[in-house]
Amino acid sequence: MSFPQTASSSQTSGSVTDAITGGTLTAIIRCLAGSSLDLVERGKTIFLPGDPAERVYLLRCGAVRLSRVYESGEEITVALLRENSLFGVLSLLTGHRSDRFYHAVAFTRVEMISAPAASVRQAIEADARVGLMMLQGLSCRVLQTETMIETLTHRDMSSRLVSFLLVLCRDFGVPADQGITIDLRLSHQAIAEAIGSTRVTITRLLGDLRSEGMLRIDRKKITIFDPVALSRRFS
Amino acid sequence: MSFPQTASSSQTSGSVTDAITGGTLTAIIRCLAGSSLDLVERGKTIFLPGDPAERVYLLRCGAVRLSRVYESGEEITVALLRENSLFGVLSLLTGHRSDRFYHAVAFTRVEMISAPAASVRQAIEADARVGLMMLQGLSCRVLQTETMIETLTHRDMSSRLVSFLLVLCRDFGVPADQGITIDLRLSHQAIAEAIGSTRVTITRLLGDLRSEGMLRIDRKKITIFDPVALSRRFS
DNA sequence: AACTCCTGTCTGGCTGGTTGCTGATTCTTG
DNA sequence: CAAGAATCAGCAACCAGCCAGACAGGAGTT
Repeated sequence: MSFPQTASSSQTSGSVTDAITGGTLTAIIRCLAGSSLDLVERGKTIFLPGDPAERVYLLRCGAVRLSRVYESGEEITVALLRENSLFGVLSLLTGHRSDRFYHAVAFTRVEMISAPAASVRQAIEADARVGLMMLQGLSCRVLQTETMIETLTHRDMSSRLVSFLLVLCRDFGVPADQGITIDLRLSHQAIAEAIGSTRVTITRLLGDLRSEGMLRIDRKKITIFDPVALSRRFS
Repeated sequence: MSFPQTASSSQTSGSVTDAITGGTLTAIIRCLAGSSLDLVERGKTIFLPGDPAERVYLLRCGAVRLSRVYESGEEITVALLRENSLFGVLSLLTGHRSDRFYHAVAFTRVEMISAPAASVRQAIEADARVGLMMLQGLSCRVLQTETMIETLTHRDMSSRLVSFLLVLCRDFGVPADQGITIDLRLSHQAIAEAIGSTRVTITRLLGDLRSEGMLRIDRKKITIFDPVALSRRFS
């Protein structure tokens, strides 16, 4: 099975880089003109589609959901960002004014720092190591996003859900008494919006996984008993 | 319909940045120690999963397919890179040796330049503007990848295919006598591998679109008559 | 205690995956 | 350049998986 490799390799590279860049970048960004440290409550909006894109964010604590809302009322999740993720980098794109086109919402209680794109650009020009660190941060984002694409190209929903759960384990997993707990309060609806399915289907599939003894759900937090065993459940 | 906005906004930001960074970056990377200009024939492998990740690539001409191969023999496409895309950036991740886990294949005849990650890192430290440009290049990658995630979360295959065709128009479209031609020779199988479907289904759906007069296919090149009209075909 | 949001379950209906086969196109190689 | 090989496109029949819609009971909130 090839998935575990992905999961573990991304995990190590991710955490190594996180450890190095996360802390240092925080310190650097905090010193920039116009920077701020923000606390956002679960469910509150960070930016809306159409807002001018002028700040760059670094997520310090918690999770942020980037989503896209359609007129139909449907909403899909484009990314679930974990700690040490850079976002809002669109604003770094050269010169011309641009607008956000995603909806960014605090998925948990969030602690983040932000600074105007112009300050960040100056900081990079002043000290190249800043650029290097941001480059590494962004590389992680690319990897993370591409893993999600892998997840979404699985044809049957069962594989897709399993793959997604493993991604969540990688990004939000904390060791539990037995297995790994995904440290997010996930509704079935939220999962459905992330993997392009429906609430009902997720309910059924999670039910199946539970009765197979693969996981436990306690107050919206999912615990995977054995990620490796779960990864074998690919069809 | 909201897709056209995405397409157009990404398109403008993409092309503006491409124009600025593409040319300059080429010149810079060409000067680095150990850099090279490579021509790769259609279908040839650029790197394999498991290869050591030590070079960074900038695609100058053509298209590169990043994919993942499973034991089952199944292969899925993670990204179709267009001109001016940076790839192989994984190798920039700090210090520790890492291996590729994607398969990179020239999807068309490809012209690209590459340089050792170490040289690139030095170049960034020497001149911060290099870092800034790469950052912008990578931001585009993130946007591009996230658009693909949007595509993949459409539930019905018809919308998914249409959305994918519009992405291809954005990235590989060239004006034609009537409409826009996607400048890639795409087999139905290749499309299926990119959007998580099957060859048979793609054949059927493309047939439908053709008989609706939305597109024309001539020797594996697809011409979309009216992208805006096509985008209205979302369910 | 009233309310909202979430989970669980059912039925019917249809989309899209699967398999198998045929003819067309494109590529390779003598 | 032509013959053979390989890949590709199109079609049909079958059936499973998933969506839609609806409703009832539970958990968490104020």
